[in-house]
Amino acid sequence: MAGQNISDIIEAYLKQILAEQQQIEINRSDIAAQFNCVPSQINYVIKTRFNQQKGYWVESKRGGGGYIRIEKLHFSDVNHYIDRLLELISSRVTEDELQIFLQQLYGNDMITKREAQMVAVLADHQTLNIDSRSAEETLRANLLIALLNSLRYQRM
Amino acid sequence: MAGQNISDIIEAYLKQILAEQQQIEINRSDIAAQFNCVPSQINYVIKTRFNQQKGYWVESKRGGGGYIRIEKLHFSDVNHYIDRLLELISSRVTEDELQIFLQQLYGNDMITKREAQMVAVLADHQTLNIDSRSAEETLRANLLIALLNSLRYQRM
DNA sequence: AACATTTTGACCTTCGTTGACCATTATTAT
DNA sequence: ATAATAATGGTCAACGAAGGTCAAAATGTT
Repeated sequence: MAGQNISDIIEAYLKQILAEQQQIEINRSDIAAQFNCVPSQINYVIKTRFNQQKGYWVESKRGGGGYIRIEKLHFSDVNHYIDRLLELISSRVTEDELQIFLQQLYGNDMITKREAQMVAVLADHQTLNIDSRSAEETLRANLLIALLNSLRYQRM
Repeated sequence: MAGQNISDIIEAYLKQILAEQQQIEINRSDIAAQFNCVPSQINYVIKTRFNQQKGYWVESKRGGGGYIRIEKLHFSDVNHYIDRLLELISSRVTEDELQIFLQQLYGNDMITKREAQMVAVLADHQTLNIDSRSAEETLRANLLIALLNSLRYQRM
């Protein structure tokens, strides 16, 4: 967090507010003007410092009265567990394998039974409807990985 | 719900009334005057915020004593509601369209916010990771349809 | 020098606002 | 009755106001 370049300064500024506020709504051009940079720099800062992987959720709206809203997500305490599960996922996942993972997650209170059934339906053979078995299983793996990563963070 | 622009304010005003009344009949020019905007802006608000996809039914009459009536649809029968949503799904669904459906489902207590976010992640561009845009949107439509059908047998 | 990060700006997409013009219904005058 | 007129709401296209994208240029790091 070396406050040398503008991006770092803007990042620090936003994080300072988020330390107290937990959600912030900004006007892109205003911030850009305030820090004497072009508007698209704000997008750069958000993309590199406030992405989902870093624990932030960003929404925006264009047009008159537009805004960019940054929300701080809270790191869930089950990340080690998620990491371990991710290591177990191969590049292809069958329906049976998915079932086992989902039961695992449900058994450990990481998802509800309803959520487990929901994902099972979304990722089943009929729903995906892909001719190539290999492609289907690869996609199912993607879905499972996405699910696990989404569980890393939770809104408060 | 950032109440910056007039459209948002008018939307909030109408929804506040609809929260208690379930049906509201307005005079276009009166509302326009009340919020200091041109009459056609009311049409814009209705078209973008009170359309059928968002669960509203709108009727109007021109001429002397004309009106615009906005009715909030309530769904006593879940299956009927799901059928109606299914009819609105085209064979291809974009991320934005999915977002609208999920908000709709969440707004009507059909799914939790967490489930909505979960599905959004599972069905996003990056997760599906399909080269053909058309195939991606078709698959997203399948996922949405599967979700809706799964809700038939799963109540919160 | 080679590579990575940051900064800029041209161009794009989406959303909101406005006003001119159109369509329908009710009321009034003939 | 019929025709004119007033009173509504509807449509649409243009414009302005945001934010988004992307690649080139500049700067920093190793």
